[in-house]
Amino acid sequence: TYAYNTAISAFMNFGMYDEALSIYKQMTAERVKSNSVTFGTLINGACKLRSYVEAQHFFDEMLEMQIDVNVEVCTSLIDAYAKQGLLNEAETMFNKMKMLGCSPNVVTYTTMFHAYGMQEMWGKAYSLFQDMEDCGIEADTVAYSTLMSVLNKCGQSQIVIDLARKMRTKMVNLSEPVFYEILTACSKMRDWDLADTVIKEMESILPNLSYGLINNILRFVGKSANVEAMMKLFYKLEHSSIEPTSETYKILADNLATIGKWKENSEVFSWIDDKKKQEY
RNA sequence: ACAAGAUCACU
Repeated sequence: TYAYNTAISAFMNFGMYDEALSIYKQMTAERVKSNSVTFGTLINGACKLRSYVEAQHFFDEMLEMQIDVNVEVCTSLIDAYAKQGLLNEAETMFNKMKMLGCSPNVVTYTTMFHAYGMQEMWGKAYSLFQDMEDCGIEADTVAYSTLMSVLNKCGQSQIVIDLARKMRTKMVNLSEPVFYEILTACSKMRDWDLADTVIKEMESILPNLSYGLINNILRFVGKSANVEAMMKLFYKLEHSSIEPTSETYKILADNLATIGKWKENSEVFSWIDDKKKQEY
């Protein structure tokens, strides 16, 4: 069994689904017992390759053979349903998993928030979040960022700000995506004072920031007539070890131009020139 | 021996 599982997993890691499947067929032909690791590998692999029908098929087979299912497999399947837009199936799975002897954990709940978000159902997501807390499951930073992203998307930025306060009292780490969502909320609520405070707080994770997200933050902080906050943030970034991209400079220059700060604008262009010279 | 979730970028 170990040997077969290893082989199946190796093929799955290379995205070679057909080969993995034929190993599995050989396994059953030779009457080697498959276990939950075998099916876990097959189902997770199929989900990653977006072969959702196959994943479902393995799951049914797993139930028929009365092999124990685990939380990871259930969560994987819920995510697979959600990504196909099959919210009802996802909900059914979520309810059914308790009957199968595994209870949803924080990852499962997060997957459900995301599922509701895809259908713009922020109310469902938010009330599920409250259910989760009632069950004594603590939200982590991914759970918060997921829920916040749903709420921002549905125009509920005030709740995002409330959640941010809650994260602080519960001492949950504020990760980069969480900062992004909080700042998005500030910008939608036009709460520049709060945005300023949040940007100061971001200093603690500054060395770990990626410019993909930073560029977006600079873009909307600057766009909302808060160019000063944008520049302040940029200066702080300069002192950290991360390299701005050319997109970063473009955003700065554009935002400065919109409010007529031509002097600063041309300064940004001179930075770009300096940078080019350094490269030679 | 296998494992599940968010934001951004790339495609």
